[in-house]
Amino acid sequence: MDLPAITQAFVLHFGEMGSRWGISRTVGQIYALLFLSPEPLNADQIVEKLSFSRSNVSMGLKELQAWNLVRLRRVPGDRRDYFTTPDDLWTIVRTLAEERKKREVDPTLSMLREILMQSPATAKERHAQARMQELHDLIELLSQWYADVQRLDTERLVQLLSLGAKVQKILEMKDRLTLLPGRKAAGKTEEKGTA
Amino acid sequence: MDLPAITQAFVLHFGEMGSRWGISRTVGQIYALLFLSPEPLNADQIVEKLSFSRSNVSMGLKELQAWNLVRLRRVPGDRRDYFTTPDDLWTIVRTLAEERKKREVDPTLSMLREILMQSPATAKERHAQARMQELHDLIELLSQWYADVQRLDTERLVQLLSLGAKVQKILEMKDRLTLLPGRKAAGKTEEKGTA
DNA sequence: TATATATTTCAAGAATTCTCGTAAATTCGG
DNA sequence: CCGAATTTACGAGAATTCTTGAAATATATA
Repeated sequence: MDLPAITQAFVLHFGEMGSRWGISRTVGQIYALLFLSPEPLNADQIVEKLSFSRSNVSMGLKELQAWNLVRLRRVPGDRRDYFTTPDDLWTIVRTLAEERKKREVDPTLSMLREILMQSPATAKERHAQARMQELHDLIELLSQWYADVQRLDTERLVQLLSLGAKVQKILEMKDRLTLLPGRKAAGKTEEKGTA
Repeated sequence: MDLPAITQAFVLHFGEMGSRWGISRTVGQIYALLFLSPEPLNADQIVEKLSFSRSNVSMGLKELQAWNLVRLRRVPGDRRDYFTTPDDLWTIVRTLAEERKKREVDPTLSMLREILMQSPATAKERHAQARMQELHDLIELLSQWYADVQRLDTERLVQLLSLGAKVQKILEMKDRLTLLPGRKAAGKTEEKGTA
């Protein structure tokens, strides 16, 4: 591997973190390299820079495509595939969130729905079932919130994130406003969600 | 394994999902079992219900403790350790978020800080460095938001989540309010530091 | 302190995942 | 269609992670 110092440090780190992120070292390093590269890279360039086998790189790129984390680019007059990551980091964050949700929570939500649907509800299973219902409702609340946020355009999203807990203040302000007599908006926020 | 039908389905699912969640099958199943159990269980009870080796269960419980996902309970007159998960699911969610952040993003944030600190900034490395700066800033924004939210009490948190994208409407309302002349409430929420 | 009980450590065998090299398949320009 | 360039599939060996049984350690109680 022959890379500029800071690039190399970054690439190696992504390789090491790979296992914690559910990807292999190869995939982690390939992604890091593409993320930093100013221009798209083809498989052979990646092989040369990272010293992985050609087939390993091929597999890695395939996995990154399955994650929607890289974009395929064709260069006119060149038959090779070139790969990049999106320039906009928010696109990356959204993709990452989407894919992780798909892999890590959706299957569990389905499982819970299925079990709760059948719901035999033996005396013995009463408690387990109630617990699953709670979990189901919580995941659904989070999923719904996630879907809403995913729909926001980036500008609003950043605005929201920057506010952080100060949103609380605004909610209080809103509560106060809705309590004012003569305001028709009143009462809307009172229904507590499941918890 | 001799468990009620729906309990078994749940436990097996958690075992399977384990690999996607970064834990082993054993750990996943132990957690699922504890989550559903109405009362605390000791290691031997877990061994009996899941048919894992005693030492495997011991390791699994140790890992769950490292994740802060289980609580140790001592029963008077009994020398064995009993384990439970918190009754309140929000506690679980908060712990999960905290631990995953600690393992999956904090190391990367540190790495980025360190690299950007030294900042050699060769012409060659200019682009890579800029990219890392972008990533660093984004992670920091998300972390700050996360810290703020983590600090909210559960009631407010649920309120916020339930609102979902409707927060956007409130932000717009706030924008309009702050633009009104002669309102002193206008700038008030801006100066409030992190709660 | 002795003893019985409970937990943890550790090395080894299983199982899974990773990585490579080769071979097969695909694609695209002629 | 042909042939060169490129990508993908596949089997084997390497590396990592999981799981176990046995031995070692710790702990409460008499």
